[in-house]
Amino acid sequence: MDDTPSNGLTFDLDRITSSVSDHHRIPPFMESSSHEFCHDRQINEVDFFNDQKLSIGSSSNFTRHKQSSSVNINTCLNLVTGNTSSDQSIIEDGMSSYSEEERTKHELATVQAEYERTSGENQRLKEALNKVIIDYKTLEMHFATILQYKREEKSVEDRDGRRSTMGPRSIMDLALAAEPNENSHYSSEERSHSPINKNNSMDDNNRKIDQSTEATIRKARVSVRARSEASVITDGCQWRKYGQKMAKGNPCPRAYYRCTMAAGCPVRKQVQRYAEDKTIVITTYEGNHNHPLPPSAMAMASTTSSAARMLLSGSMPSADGLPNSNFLSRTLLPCSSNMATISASAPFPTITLDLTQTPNPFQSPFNSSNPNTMSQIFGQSLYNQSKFSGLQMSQGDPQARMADTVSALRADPNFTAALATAISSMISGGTSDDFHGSNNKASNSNFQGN
DNA sequence: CGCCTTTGACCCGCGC
DNA sequence: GCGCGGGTCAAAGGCG
Repeated sequence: MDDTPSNGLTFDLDRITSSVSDHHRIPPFMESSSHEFCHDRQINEVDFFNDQKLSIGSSSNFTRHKQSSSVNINTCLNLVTGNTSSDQSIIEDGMSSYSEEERTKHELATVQAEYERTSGENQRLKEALNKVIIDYKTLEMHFATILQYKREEKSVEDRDGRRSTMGPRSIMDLALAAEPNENSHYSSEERSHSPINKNNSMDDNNRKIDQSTEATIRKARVSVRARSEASVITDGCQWRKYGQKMAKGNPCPRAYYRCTMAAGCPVRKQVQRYAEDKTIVITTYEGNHNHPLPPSAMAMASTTSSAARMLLSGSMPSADGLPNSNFLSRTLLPCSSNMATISASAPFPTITLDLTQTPNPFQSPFNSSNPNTMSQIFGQSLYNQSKFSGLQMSQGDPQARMADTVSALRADPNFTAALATAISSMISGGTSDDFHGSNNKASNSNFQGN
């Protein structure tokens, strides 16, 4: 934060003082630096009235004394004021010049006081505005979370009522359906014609709206692009590879992973190298974890979860049923829209976080060495994000900063949403080497929200 | 032995 | 209806 007010209420001291000097012909030593003059004004006044008390023993005092003296004895200032001839009653002698200068000083003091008062008020208004913005975004996040919880509860109730008639695959489908962006095996049309939905056909308009929107947002995905020499990005979760396919238009195969941290966890991810730059790994996450996550996985999980929630909540207000990318850009990606993209096109709404672009100009302590884990990377992201959002972080110890970032992640869902912004504002090549030395078999870890 | 990866087969949606 | 492509399954084999 600089001292210059920036929200409309600005005060150009240079212009003010130069204007004053133009009209009152302030001596050159006063014009040389208007700010210096303002800052030294009090001292000069004190020197002026305590002239006799000054000691000439020190050169600095002596210099000041000389300056004060020059102010005192300069009777040839020839000050030109706005006074007209009607003001000729004022005696045009040294005292008159002195009065004019004193008046100028007084005006400057008044202006300075006004400037300081306005700056303070401006600062208070900025703080109030920031608080309102933060509160607004927090409420936005809470609203999206509540909507998701309501859908989850509804899905769980449906599942509990029908489990006895389901085969294993159906159970998996329902587990996927526990999340609003899930259910990968049946199209919305099939679901609408299934016995389940026939038995539960609603005459409730809200329900219909909910179903129509669900159809478009069911498969929300979060895609992360990062540079890495390794085939996958470690994120703290355990994954099991269950398939691999050659994708069209890409010589590199696409690998399919399933979360194995808990039975029935619906989270899946796809890993594929970017065709045009094979140093870039594209990891796409789908679904939310239905089990506790280790701390090392929390950062990525919270991030992608928040991104997905924002993606889903961004879908809600859209009249055409498509995700409202403008809403998302405003809320989730306020300062890095060029690095995070949202695709509202079929088949699934996808938010892409690009970690491969220009390194962040901010150099936090985390940058002193290459981050080796996703937690570090995201801790760095959070640290950088905190600079954007003005959040308070611990100073000094990087470990303390990391603790702060983790605490913030856990405590504030809005903060995790904002993390998506930070992700895209930093990291270049930071994800490589993440797996070197780690379990080369089952530790393919990425992140996903729960 | 348990868990993993590999890989061909299969299912499904979509476009023509 | 057919072919294509994406996604998943499951048997086979490897590894600790």
